[in-house]
Amino acid sequence: MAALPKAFYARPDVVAVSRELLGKRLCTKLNGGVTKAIITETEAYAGIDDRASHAYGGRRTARTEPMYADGGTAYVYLCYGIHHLFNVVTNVEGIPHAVLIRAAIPAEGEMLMLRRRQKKSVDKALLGGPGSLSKALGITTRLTGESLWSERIWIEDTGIVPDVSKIKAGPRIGIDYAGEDAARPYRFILTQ
DNA sequence: CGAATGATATACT
DNA sequence: GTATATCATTCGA
Repeated sequence: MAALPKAFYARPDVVAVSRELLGKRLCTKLNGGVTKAIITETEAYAGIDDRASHAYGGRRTARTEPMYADGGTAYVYLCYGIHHLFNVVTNVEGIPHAVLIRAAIPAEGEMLMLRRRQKKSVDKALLGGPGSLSKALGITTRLTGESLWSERIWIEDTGIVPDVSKIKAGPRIGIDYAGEDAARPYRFILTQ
């Protein structure tokens, strides 16, 4: 495998990292099975300046602790009591920047994904949202704080650089409580 | 469109 | 230590 180097995540521009994660391959190896998926949608969370971030204003709690870690750490958070949301921590230690992975398309281990989601056929809904994506890949909060070159979870470089014209930017979703910051164009979508 | 669902944060005793 | 409000969503009417 060709896992992305730490230098990819450690850069200061979380928005650039988010954009460049599009087209990369998110891989997990859990319960003996390997699943891989091409990332198609991401959102940036710019730490203390961003009301939508859990770390807004420098808040630091047991839950958000992994966000303050070095770039290349996984931050998994349980939302609405049901959904596990997977984020990639960027920047250097002490700066709580992260990228939420919102959607992907299956690349390997489709059968395992279908079993985890209790579905029969591969369709858009299989990896169509942050909660669904995590469930299909078997990601849970126990992976929070794990580094992205571990045995259990990593992101590979596919060698493919998506055409810039296929990348769309837009406002983030589901964070209306964030006021003005909700409108920031921090969401990136890879169109097909 | 609206309910489900539980860990977490925050404000209390 | 205990209580209550809140939430980076999904699924089924």
